[in-house]
Amino acid sequence: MEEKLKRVTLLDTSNIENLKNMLGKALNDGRTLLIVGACSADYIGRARSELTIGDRILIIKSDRSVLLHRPRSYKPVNWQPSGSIVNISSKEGRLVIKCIRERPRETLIVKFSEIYTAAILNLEDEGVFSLYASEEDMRKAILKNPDIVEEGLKPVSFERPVTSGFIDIEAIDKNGNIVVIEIKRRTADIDTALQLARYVKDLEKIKGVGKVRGIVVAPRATTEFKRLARSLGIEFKPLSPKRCLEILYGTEEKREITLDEFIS
Amino acid sequence: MEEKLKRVTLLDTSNIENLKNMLGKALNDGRTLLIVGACSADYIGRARSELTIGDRILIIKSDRSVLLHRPRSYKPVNWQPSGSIVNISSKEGRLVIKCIRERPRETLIVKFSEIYTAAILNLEDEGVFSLYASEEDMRKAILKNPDIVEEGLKPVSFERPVTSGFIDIEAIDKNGNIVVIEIKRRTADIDTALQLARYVKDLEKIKGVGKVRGIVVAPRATTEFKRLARSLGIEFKPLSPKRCLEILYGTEEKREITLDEFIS
DNA sequence: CGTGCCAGGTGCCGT
DNA sequence: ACGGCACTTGGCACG
Repeated sequence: MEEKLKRVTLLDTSNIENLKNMLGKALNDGRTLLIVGACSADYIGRARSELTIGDRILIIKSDRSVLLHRPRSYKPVNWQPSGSIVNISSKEGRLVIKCIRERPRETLIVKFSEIYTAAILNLEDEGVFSLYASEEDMRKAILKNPDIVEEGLKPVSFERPVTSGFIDIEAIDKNGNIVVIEIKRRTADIDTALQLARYVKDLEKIKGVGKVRGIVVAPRATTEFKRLARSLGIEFKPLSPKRCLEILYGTEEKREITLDEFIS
Repeated sequence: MEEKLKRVTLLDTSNIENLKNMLGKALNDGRTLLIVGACSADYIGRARSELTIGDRILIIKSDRSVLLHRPRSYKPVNWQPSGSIVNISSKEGRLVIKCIRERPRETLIVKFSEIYTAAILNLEDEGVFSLYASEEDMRKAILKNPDIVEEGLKPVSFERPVTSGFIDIEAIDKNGNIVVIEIKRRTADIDTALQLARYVKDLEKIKGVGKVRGIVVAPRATTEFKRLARSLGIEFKPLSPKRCLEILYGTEEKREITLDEFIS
């Protein structure tokens, strides 16, 4: 009973054979493994990489995703996504961890020459993660209040599939023109203009209409976008994700308590 | 002296005030911090996120990058890149870690309600990381042996800047035509064709030549790419990153020992 | 499955 | 700082 409540079990790192067995068993039991030590790593798959010896943190999660972290930088130096086959063995007194991904076929081998700490973690995480102000939120905000794009705009459909992709929002303006809206939560660039131009062309073909309006909605646009947009006859409407949040969830007033926590 | 050699220092988690001080000092000394415990997290910046309570692993690296990992999935649920301002405090007996990024302004707050393990890591990692079979390797291989793209091809320049971006390789074919090569290490798609079409157009304008050839070099291409490429007059040459490695570093024979390790 | 497209993308490099 | 682009990009959604 006491054992069941134990979240962290530190392992004896002096006996590699025993360590190997403990780690393997824990992994089978759905635990997360944490190893800190000196290791080298080799990866072969879509690309190939070599990492010479140094101190790192290896995390093998309960879903068998694998992360090898150096003491610097936000990204892992080597990794394997969830669902990998993880094999823990020992060779010449060294702990060897082999992680294989099936499709695409990729192999990561981490060899520890020294282990400073090894731990079995029994983590329970049923927490809910919510992310706001995505491009989807911007779309919802525009559908809820189309006037933020243009006065008198009436949405007709969203995520409409056409030949070359999906139209974010299709609408009719106050003069009865068909409008294609392309939403970007970041700076609109050349590709944005080209993408929208394709959708406009697709829709003109489908509708058999001479002129379909194309509007890019984004917080900002590059100068290259503006130049290209002009020559393609595409319009631009600035709109920030933050503004969209306000439309979806009310004004900032509602969130003052939360904001205070960040300011304090 | 003994202290200096210690790679991992486990901390007493019963006294939050003391823990806070130890962690803060260690961070100032360039150590990496590792905290396992139950926490909630809030992020506000380019977007906004909330994470309710659950067991997680928090890593604060020596370069002040911050990673909050759930027991599942390859990616951190919340993070902050290197160079963030990290503030460790206590509030109502709970450890609170505030991580601020200046540009763009983003804040991450992690609040621990319970701490299972806290450790200070003194990691030394001077290891060398080498990545092979990147797009750059493909470019090098083509420059070393242009015949793999087309017999008689003579490279003229690489990474040449034009109006709409950078040309991977500019070359002259055996008939004296100007050729623009666009390299992709993954499947060539519509955007690849459009990108190359822009470069071809740019170069035709610069050179004042009627026809510049455009060739996409990639391991594969989508059917949509092939259709668009045909209508744009763009050519496609299949070439795998692996083949490029062989050209750069010799045949597989040389690497047999390394390969054996992966097979075994 | 491939194909397309978003991501708090990140990281590198250039003007 | 903005701009263009690669990345073992990862992730999802849809045909």
